[in-house]
Amino acid sequence: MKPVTLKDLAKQLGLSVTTVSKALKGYPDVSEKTRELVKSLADELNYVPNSFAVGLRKQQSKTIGVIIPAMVHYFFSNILDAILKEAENRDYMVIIMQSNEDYELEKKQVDLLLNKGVDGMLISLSNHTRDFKHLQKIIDYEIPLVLFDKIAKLVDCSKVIIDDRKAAYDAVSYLIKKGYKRIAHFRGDLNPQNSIDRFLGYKKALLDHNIEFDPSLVYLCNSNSDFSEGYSNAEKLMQDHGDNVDALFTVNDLLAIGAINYFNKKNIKIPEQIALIGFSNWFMASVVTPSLSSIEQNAYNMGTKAVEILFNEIDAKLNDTAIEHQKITIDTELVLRNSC
Amino acid sequence: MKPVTLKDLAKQLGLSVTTVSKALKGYPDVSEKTRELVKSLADELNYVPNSFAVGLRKQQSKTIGVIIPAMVHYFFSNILDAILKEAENRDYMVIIMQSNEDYELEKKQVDLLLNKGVDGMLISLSNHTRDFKHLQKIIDYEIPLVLFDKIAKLVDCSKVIIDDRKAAYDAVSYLIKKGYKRIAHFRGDLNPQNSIDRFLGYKKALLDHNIEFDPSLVYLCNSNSDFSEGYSNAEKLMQDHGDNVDALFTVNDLLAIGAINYFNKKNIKIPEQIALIGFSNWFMASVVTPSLSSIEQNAYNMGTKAVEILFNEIDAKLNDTAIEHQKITIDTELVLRNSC
DNA sequence: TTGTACGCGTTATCAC
DNA sequence: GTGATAACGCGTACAA
Repeated sequence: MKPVTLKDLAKQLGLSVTTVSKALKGYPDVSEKTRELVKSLADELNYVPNSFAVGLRKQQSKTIGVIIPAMVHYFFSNILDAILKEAENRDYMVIIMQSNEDYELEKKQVDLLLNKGVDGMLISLSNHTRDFKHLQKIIDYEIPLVLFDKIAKLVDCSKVIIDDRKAAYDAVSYLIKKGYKRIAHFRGDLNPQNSIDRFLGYKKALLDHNIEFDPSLVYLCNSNSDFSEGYSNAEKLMQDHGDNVDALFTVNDLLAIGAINYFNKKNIKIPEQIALIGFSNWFMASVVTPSLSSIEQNAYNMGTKAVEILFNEIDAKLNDTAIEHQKITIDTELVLRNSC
Repeated sequence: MKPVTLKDLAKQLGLSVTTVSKALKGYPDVSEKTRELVKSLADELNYVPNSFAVGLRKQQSKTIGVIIPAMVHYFFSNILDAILKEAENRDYMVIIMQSNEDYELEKKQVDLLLNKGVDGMLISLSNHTRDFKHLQKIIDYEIPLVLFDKIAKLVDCSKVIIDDRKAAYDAVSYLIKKGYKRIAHFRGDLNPQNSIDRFLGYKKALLDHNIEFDPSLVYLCNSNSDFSEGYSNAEKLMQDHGDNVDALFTVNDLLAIGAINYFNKKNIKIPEQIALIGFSNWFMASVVTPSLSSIEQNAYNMGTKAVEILFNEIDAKLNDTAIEHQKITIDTELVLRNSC
């Protein structure tokens, strides 16, 4: 079965393609009667405009592209959820690609999306992206672009982020105020700005409260399996510092949960012997025992905001109106549970 | 900046559009020299064929559509992961939509994808889908379709599923062999086939092992927050049966984890006083305390298989070769941990 | 009020 | 070996 075209309708009604087209679009210069006739037949035959033809003609696709580092990830799937829902509301379709933290792949995907004629792009950069020519290309083609979470400061486009440094600062300050003094940190990979900022927030909180920063309390975590790295680093932490550590702030929840598992196994009491705060507030944090305090990143809000800005820029481009790029910071909050 | 077209290249080289097109496609009937010339300029100017035009011409989009009930879901995000990776390998793009368990939305999304000219579709039906005209429409349009996980038996297309009944049967049989006799079940919504089959597997395992089926041990769970429903039903279960229940099989992991939280709180020992087995083997199951035994659904395999079949059917259609629809059952396995 | 003609960018066919 | 022409389906300026 082939889709019905304007030509089919025209032939059946003994009209020209033009008239049929105009009738369907509600142009004023076509008689009431003809319009009704055309519309009812189109309805009956289930006519829908061919999107290739429309795209070719109008140079727009009613489609946006999204690139994220990984799909199986509570944070990103929540962001996608928001993006899909908002796009749905606007009758837009969404092409999703995962870069897999691979810069070359990310670059290729940008080209594919560009070529596909998407009306806009939402990108969260891979941890290994250090060159931004591919993003510049998007901008050169005048395709609206919004970066979120993992952004590039130097690229001239709208951005939606959280204040990682402040969030970490708040978490660690909270621990300090509760009386903890020897606070360890499981930090993330050295490259991405997020983990740098969270580390800096940790450090600054210590200094601001007159607690000496002890580098030996900081453990670098850059494997791909956070959970087991959390577990093993907790073990190391105990070997290295034993009783001389009373709290732990981790760059993400999985590391904390790995650590919790180790502490539970060794009967190290949480939070009496060691308190924990994670980062991201994955659903999991609320169901482990003891439940894990963490920083809520409001992924859904971030997704909503990012796609909202994108659509604004797409609309602006259609109307040929100028628009300022925005840089939005989504609020985070420290969610307290039983681990501290 | 506008994308470079064949016409641009032709003009710059003083050739016809036709020749340029042929040169780029490596047709034999164009001189070596011309070919090189064209290719190098195309390279230099970053020419890429306009996908609308190609789509219009060839009636194919190098794009597939996927509809799932929900994005924020360990099972589905793993399936998507597999689909995206396989599509990537084949240079296909993926449009993802979530039906949100809403039949009307699902129907609309099918139309959108059809209209978009996707080359194939992968769909996991919403729990409320009972009418399959929208799927028939896909088939009438001769667009390859593969249903996965939540399928419709009567629709004539390829399908990829697990054997829910057998998986549940195995889990409950295992409990019985370990000596448990009073086994409760938190069952899922009444409509979707999956939860029906899991319930039937549970029931059959009991009967086959000469254990009387006690309906009062079955609790219906159909709210949207499995975790808290697991918690509250565990409470009810204890009130109703107290010591006269020794195991619990749940239709999904979150219900079990909710129950675990209740049992932990009340100091009810797992598995001494009550053993548990969940379903789906979400990552979470491995990190809760005690860790939860569960049934691994091999979502990634399911996604890979589904997309593989889809591409086979797409290829077959392109080559105009006939193809048999397949019905594949993905193996499940009982993953044992500390909860039983 | 209706229809003709052209162009969007590509590709297949056929003529030179 | 090269190029003119038509066609994919739609939308619009213009003519009738």
